[in-house]
Amino acid sequence: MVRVRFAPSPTGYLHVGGARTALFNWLFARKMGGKFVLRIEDTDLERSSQEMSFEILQALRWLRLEWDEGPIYQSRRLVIYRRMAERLVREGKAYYCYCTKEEIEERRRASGKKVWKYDRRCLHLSQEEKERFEREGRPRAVRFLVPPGVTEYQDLILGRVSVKNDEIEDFVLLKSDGYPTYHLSVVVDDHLMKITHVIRGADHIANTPKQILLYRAFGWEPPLFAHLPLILGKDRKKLSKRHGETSVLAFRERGIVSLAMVNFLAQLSWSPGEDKDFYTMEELAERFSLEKVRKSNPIFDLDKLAWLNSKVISALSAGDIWPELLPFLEREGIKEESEAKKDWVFRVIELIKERSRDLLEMARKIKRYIRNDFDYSEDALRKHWKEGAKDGLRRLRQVYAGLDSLDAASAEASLRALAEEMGVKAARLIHPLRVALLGERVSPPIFHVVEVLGKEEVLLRIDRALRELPDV
RNA sequence: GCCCCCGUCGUCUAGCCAGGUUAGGACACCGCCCUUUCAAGGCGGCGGCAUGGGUUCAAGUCCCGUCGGGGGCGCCA
Repeated sequence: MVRVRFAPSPTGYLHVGGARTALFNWLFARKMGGKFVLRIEDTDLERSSQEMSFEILQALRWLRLEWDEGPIYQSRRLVIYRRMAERLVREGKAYYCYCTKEEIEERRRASGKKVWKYDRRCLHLSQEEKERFEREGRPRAVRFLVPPGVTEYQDLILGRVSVKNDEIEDFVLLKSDGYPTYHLSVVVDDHLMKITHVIRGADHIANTPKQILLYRAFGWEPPLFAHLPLILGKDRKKLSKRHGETSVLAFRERGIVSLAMVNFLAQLSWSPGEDKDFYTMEELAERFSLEKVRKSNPIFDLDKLAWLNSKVISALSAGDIWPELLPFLEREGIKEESEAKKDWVFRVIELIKERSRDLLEMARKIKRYIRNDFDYSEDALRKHWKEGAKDGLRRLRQVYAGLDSLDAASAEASLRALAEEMGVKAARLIHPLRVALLGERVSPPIFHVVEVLGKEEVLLRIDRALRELPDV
């Protein structure tokens, strides 16, 4: 049984890199019929916060990456890590280190080297020295005794990775305050939670040999490892705050739909190798495989995300869009009205979705359909409110008022007939009508707009334009 | 500095593992078509195997060097 996990540390919001890691784990679990475990690595009490844990869960829910087990908080498992560290000390695979940060810094400086490995001073302490330190009540950390040799593993994405053990220093397992370091807690938990595949960012490559050594020291079988290429910013540096918004929830705020975000993330470093723009979550899971993950670092490109978003919005039904749209309707102050005439708003959504890049824009457009007190855009007036506009609109109003029913077909036929009668091109009537109905330079095909607004509302809006817009 | 990883259009990528294609698609950009506007759609254009060597009848694909990029080197995770 495949078991994978996503193990964020709640020291910040969920950024796009973390979200992609979570997504790939989720996809792999779904593909393999396995389990996806969520574990919160909050052992750094200084930097972790409850709010951030909550934020991360929110983000995962938005992306629909539901977890099968958890969230498991490491901060509640401290006794386990301590016991495990003690076990290694007892077995001579780890040792107490009484060096203070200052002493280490001092020796590092004295060595004159930029990089300095721990010198194992405390490994060679005499019995008397140890006893003295203990009597003095000096705080002690537990360091792992790195054995000689070479550590190799077969990365599911990168292939064989090999590191000489003498490149690795005796890293700390248990800090002197009794909290575990990442290496200890991650290995203990992954083993206890029976994780079979560790899928994480490439920034962990160098940690892997250390952790494998730990598995061996405990006598445990290590899981398989897969390291995902790091997502880079436009400057080709690891994506961070300096590249603008990288929090996934910030994209939700900007009107990106969840499915677009997922598809965008999924297709960074991975490709199903088909000519298809986007997939449902299920389709992604079906097609996913670690072998198809590329090794090189992709660059985060907002253009592609924006395009994908408009594609997804166009493809989704009004009903699918609705739940994600609600917060934006609320922002525009039209949530209640929209809910009251939901079916009608659905018709509007179907009309405008193909031209909406994001939900922000969509909500703004919907407002013009719901409310007829909009401002006429300067742009629209300049472009379409020209000579004869008012006169044409006046005559069009008469025609429309005389019609029994005003649907797209009759609206178009009667407008074209009127244009012919007046000896002008239909566009001379169409554009002023567009300005009158929505106050914007561009819109969906105007006769569809007429139909969805309905006769009464159309006449109302024409009257308003005749009343308020300047004579030309 | 040391260690590890990577290198196909500006960007995301297919092709590489099992050498033989005019190196394919998508985004962006630029034209044209369609058209009541804007999108969408259709057609076309621009643009790439980092580089040097080797193996081979044949190299984007295999090997080595160089260059370039990234990551790591914490009592952070």
